[in-house]
Amino acid sequence: MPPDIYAQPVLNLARALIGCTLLHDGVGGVIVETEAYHAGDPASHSFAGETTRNGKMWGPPGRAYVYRIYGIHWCLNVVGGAEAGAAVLLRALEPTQGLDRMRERRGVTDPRRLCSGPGKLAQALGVSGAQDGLPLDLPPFALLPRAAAAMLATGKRIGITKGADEPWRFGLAGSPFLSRRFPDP
DNA sequence: CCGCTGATAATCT
DNA sequence: GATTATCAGCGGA
Repeated sequence: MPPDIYAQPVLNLARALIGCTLLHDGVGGVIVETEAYHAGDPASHSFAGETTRNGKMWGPPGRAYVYRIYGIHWCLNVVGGAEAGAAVLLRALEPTQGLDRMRERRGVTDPRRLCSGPGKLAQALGVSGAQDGLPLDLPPFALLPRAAAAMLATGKRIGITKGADEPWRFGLAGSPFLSRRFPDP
C-alpha cells in the first residue's frame, strides 16, 4: 500500500481498506468489512488513554493491533488515521488465497464461514497476539491496493454498547462474505 | 430465517 | 468484581 494511505482520518482509512487484499503467510483475501475506532470514541479501547493492551494504537500507522476478546477470540486491526489512538477493525474477508489452510484452522468448508467476522478472520489467517505490532506491508503480512473501485455500504457498528449509533461500519455492498448484511437503503 | 445462551480470561476499576 | 470491538450451537417459527 502507498504509505500515505494510513495517514488520513480513520473513517477514510476504514473506507479505503474495503477491496484491498490482506495476506498472512500467503493466506487471506479481499477486505469486505471494516469498522473505525478512535480516541474520542467511547467504544474504542483508546478512549481512556494509553494502556498496556492498546499501546500499538498510538504507535506507527500501518501496523497490526491484535487483542483478545471474551478470553477466546483474536481481533486484528490496522493502526492508522491522522489522529492518535485510532485503528480500523477488520471484520470480514472474501477468502481468495490459501483456502485449504483456512479450512483446516476453522474446521468448516463453506467459504462464507471462513472469514465472516473478526474472530473468524484472525483464526483463518493464523493471527494472534504474536503478530501485535507487526507492519502489515511486510512479511509475513501483505496488504495490497484494490484493483477497482468498491461499492460501499455504511452502517452502525456491531457488538458494542457505547457509541452504538455511530455509522462507522463499512462494507462491500452485497458481498456474501460479510459478518452481517447491511440494511437495505 | 431468527433469537438466546454458554464458553472463557485478560483488562480495567 | 464487572465488563467485553465474539462465536457456535441450539431451539423455535
